Amino acid sequence: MLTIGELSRQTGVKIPTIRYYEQMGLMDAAERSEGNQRRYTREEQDRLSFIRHARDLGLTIEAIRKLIDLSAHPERPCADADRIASEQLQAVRAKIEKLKRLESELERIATHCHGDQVKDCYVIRALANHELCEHEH
Amino acid sequence: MLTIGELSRQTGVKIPTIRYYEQMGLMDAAERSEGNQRRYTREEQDRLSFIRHARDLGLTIEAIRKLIDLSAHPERPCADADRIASEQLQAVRAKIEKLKRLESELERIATHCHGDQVKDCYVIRALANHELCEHEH
DNA sequence: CTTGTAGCTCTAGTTGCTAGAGGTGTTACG
DNA sequence: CGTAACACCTCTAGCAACTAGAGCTACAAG
Repeated sequence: MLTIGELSRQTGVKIPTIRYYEQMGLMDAAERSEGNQRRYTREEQDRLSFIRHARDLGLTIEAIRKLIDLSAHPERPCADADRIASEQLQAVRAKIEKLKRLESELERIATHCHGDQVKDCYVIRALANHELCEHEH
Repeated sequence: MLTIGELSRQTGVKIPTIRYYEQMGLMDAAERSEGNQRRYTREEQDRLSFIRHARDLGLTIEAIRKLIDLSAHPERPCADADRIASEQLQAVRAKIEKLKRLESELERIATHCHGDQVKDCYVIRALANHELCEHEH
């Protein structure tokens, strides 16, 4: 059995975050010691690693909850799990696209300032005047 | 003079968000009508467009506040404005890099599921088992 | 003059944590 | 066996950047 601190070190999830996941129902309420401290099993460590990995991939707590429900019913079709992963992939791709557009605009803004006073500053002017932008956002 | 609703339509910033920006000190407290309703000038519309543009680019409220302070002092050197834009550019690039790594992992996860029950599902297994990952995150 | 839309303030909720206060449990050393 | 150091407990509040709702008032058109 692991203490919460050991579990934290094993998984890289901070202690208050573990308690928060318990509160949110992602982790089952842990067994307790005589003195009311949480004690964790290997399975619970695996569950937490799963959660951590999914969070790193940007899945919401809600999505993770669904995946956990799914994995508790191994006989069900896995189309739902597939869908969650695909939706996440779409979301990530959309974010990348959006950020790339921002990148090119910021690049333009940040490298074009040749005045040395704010009144001539391209950064300020570009932010004030949307028309200097090359595309919509 | 514009009402808050007109200002909202002109700039694409929602009404409660405009009031929130006022509260946060990004917008000066607006002039009021007899009946205590906010009335805005052209300059205030420009200011709000500036804020909106900067927010779209991912700048924090804090960063925007600094830029507004800068633009109120046109005689100052614009190195600070440059720095804010460059920092934002760095942050955006870092995010893109991270998201690309996630994209390739999700791609792998979302396209590899050939079982049709959860017990064989690659999505679930990949999330449970970090070793299936190609790189660290 | 009335009706409908738009505005007002204030409070609380969202997501995914993180920090702090104030108290208790556990363990290692002497 | 006592005590010091550290880990753990619960609870509340805070973060960013809004968003939603309640309960009220203002304004413009017909």
